[in-house]
Amino acid sequence: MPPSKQRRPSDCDFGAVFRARSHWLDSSLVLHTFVAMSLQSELQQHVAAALRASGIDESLAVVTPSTDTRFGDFQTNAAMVAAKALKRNPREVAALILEHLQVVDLCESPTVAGAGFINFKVLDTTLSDAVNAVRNNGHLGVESVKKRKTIIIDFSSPNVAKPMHVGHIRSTILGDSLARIARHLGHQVVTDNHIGDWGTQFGKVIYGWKHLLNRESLEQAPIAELVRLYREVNALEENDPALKETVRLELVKLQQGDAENLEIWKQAVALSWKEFERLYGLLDITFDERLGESFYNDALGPLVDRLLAEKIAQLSEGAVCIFFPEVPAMEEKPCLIRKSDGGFLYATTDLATLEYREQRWKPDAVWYVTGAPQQLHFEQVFAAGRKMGISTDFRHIAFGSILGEDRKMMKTRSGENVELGGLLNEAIERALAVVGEKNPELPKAEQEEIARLIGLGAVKYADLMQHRLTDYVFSWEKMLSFQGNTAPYLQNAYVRIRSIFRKATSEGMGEGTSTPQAPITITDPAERSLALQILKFGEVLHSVLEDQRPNLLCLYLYELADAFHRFYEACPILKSEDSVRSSRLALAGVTADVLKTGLSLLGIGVPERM
RNA sequence: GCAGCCAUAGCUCAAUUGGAUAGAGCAUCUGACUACGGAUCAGAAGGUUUGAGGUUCGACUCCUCAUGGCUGCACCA
Repeated sequence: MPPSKQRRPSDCDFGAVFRARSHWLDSSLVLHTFVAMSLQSELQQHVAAALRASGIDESLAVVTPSTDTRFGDFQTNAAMVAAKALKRNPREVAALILEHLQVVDLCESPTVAGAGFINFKVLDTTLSDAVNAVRNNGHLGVESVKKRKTIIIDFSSPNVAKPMHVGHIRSTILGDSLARIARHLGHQVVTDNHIGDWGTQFGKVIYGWKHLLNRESLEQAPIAELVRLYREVNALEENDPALKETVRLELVKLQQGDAENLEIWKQAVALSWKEFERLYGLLDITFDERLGESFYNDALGPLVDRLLAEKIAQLSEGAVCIFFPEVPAMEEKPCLIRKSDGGFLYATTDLATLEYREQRWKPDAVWYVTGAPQQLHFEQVFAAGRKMGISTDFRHIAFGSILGEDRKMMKTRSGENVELGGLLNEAIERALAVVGEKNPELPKAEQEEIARLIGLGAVKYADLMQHRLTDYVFSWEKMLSFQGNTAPYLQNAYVRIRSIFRKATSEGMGEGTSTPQAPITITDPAERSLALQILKFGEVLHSVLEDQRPNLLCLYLYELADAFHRFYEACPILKSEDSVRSSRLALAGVTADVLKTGLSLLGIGVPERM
């Protein structure tokens, strides 16, 4: 089996990455000062005013949650940053800022600590107001971006006539989550599944189809049969140069538009799509576009000719290349766009795709969610794009590999790629076993639905919760555990809150099942920390998008569930007096809403019971 | 050879413009408890952040060098 032909990207062009980064940081700054609803932003505005009054650059006004509860709720390090630029004593600068800082209506008197940290402890009333506002404003404190961008996200991209396997998981799950989050924040998102439907594998598939096809197998398990054909022809070719040539000619005929071969190709693509769609349906993932490589076939020749004519590309050793003498790291790494035999390459299609997208959507950004090994390829494509006069913010959203328990690339015992379908089924089966054991009295159908949510959620979450660039070790035991930072733990936190509401309803406390609208009053320390965590939701999604890192959202949700459980232990809800009970129920209700919304942005659903 | 990514507790991973005593989970050990779902919570223990320099009031974070692992590098995708 050849290595995965999955699509690719990279961060190796420092120039591009740096520009891209500043681009996004700029927009997030705009955003932070724009969001009036957030308590953190409100503090930030006051700090900005104080900096202005102190004659300090107000762009330094950054307020963050405190690193430790001992230091209060929020902090700004602006004094230390400013002191550095001004070559002054940080604590003196902090004192100067404090003289101009007007926050009495929000917090206790800010204090200067350590090297020049300014700490804020928010008043209980302020906190109560802020949480009530988040609960009431309909979007849980998440403000849309001020500057809406059109973002194309290219992800998943399996290869036709091959099964989707573990190598496709990360791209698929990561891309889908980023798309959901970007949309949630108000961006215009186009998801495009750039499938590999025109590879050289078709020479073998077509030859096999003509000579070795088993119709029955094809109907029962299309992709498996296609793979069998591919492998069998591959094996036959090994010691048979004549056959190898015959197979190559089948490919050439296809490329030249031979009717019979084209028909076989079409059927193979359609059969593959059917199976892909089944998996995407299971995963609850959809695409706006499914423009595979074949879609660009007709554009390749003219594109290469034009690039030659424009002197962007040149002939070299019989091939057409784009050189990058101006980029030292790529001086000797040309991008090939036409082989000496006239054939086109991976990069050719990518450039055609890039151009098509520019014309059709005029995107502000294009994100390629593909593995880290494809760095150089994308660096070349992006650089070529710039030579073509395209200034769009291209990003390679790279990620690491999935490793088996042996810390090597995850494979089956026989050394093959682990198929995605089987893996997802196993996740669901394993979850079903747990649900059946924990809650045997639930109806079978409900158990199965719950198992689906838990099993798929576990697989997705295990992938998303880690920094995307690090390789991660696949472990059923860990991802399906109900303890620790896992999807089941978060789903359980949600379920537990729903359980409280069911009980409240059944005991005539009349709170119903939707988020209660009673006023929330924060007094207890456990309520405080839960409330503060809820308020961070508005910030965290923007952070995720700045660096395309859903693991920050995972971390946030885990800490939210953790804060809820501590609140749950420390603060009786249903046993409390009326006003306290209604306040706590409402606080639990907002927590559930944030958990559900946050998980949905990771592509993970929540059951009502589990 | 050239280039990129990575290196943090026994294990799997975090660490918000460079910030305060580097945090979690698992595993280990102690506790709470006939419970609003214990599918929980509280606590203990566990670190020279691979190594050596440098910049800084301050470095896991930035720079240089070294070591180790992974990956890529002209006609595959």
